[in-house]
Amino acid sequence: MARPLTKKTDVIDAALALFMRKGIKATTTRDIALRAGISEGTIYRHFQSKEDLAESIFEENLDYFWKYLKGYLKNTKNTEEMLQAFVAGFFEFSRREQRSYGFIIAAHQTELKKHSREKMKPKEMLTKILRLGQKEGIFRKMDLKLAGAMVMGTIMQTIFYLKNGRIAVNYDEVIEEVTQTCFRMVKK
Amino acid sequence: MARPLTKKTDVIDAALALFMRKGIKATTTRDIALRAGISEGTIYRHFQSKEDLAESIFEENLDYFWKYLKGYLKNTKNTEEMLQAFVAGFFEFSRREQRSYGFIIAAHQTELKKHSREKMKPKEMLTKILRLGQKEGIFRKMDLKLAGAMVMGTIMQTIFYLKNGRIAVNYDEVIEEVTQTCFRMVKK
DNA sequence: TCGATGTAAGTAAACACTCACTTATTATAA
DNA sequence: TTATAATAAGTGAGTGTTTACTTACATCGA
Repeated sequence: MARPLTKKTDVIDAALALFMRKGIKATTTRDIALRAGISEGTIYRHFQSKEDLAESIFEENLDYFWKYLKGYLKNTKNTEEMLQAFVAGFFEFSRREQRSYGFIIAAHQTELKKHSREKMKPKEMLTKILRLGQKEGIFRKMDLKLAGAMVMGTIMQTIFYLKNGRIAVNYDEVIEEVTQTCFRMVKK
Repeated sequence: MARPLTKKTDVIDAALALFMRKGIKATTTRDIALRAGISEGTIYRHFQSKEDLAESIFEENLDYFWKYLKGYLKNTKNTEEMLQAFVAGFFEFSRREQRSYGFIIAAHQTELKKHSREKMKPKEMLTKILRLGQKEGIFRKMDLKLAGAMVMGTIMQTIFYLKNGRIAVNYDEVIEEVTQTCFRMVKK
């Protein structure tokens, strides 16, 4: 082998920060190079194109998010604990990994549609929890995709407002309130 | 005076369709001119810049949406009817005016942040409904912004899934189910 | 020394926007 | 009823700049 990769992580870090703030299309390779303190050419040593870089970062972060959520659900013993952990995990990740979360959401909703659609594993995880609750008879019967959409929307929009709209409530209280509300939505 | 404006609406129509599909940044003036069947110069007869065009279209459509929602709430007689009409109005507008709705949401969330933040009147309308319900004692006490965020998320995410994820339920049933779920979220 | 990492100075294409000009419409005055 | 003048609408071939990406070469570590 030869020289180790020292600048690759710099590229990724700079790109992630810029992609989240300005979006992929509005971020230029020059921006990335400037912020990372490297030359534009270095980007192309490690990635085939700007699009490739964006996709790579997206998958890496989605994977990280996915593992984070799985960790939260590891020690749950029943359906209620699972839903509770799902909500808490979502909120905690969005708070601890702001850039990662922000990029995943923005890229998913707008810029990387084709590649992100089928890969949103957290969505499937929620569906499984809801299906389980319905089988056990603690959640009311309703279309699983519809229920999932509503619960997901409740969580994500609250996080969006927390960041932008300044909800004047303690953070932990918000998680508690959202969790309770999600139960109200799906319980019998 | 002189020649009447015949191409201005063509510009707006083409731009709206493209902005919604590809985003403002990714839509070029050449794209717009081609789709509208006019020359690029014509765009600048009516708008100072591409950004100006986007903002103009955004405000026009947000205004349209706002009037549409107000119309839905006109004949409501109590808080429950108001919330019901709010949900129904949101869904109906998103179905009937797909391009308009799609552009408003996309631009609001990503590309026209500064200008759209304080102008989201529908959000304020929902807050008023929730506040009224709390005063009357039919909705439980909770932070209004938080409650608004959750209800809004439920509605918007469902519409998003309806368009992209194919929820296998009848459209009217979805509205009914979402309305009922929103009540569950905020009722005592 | 060999192959991978990094760089600076490119390049062609795409970009938003301009400008000198033509065309269509109408108000007005002969 | 015309002819004319005034003017906004529309055009398309530019403009300079920015863009993603390339390439020739230097450097470093195994």
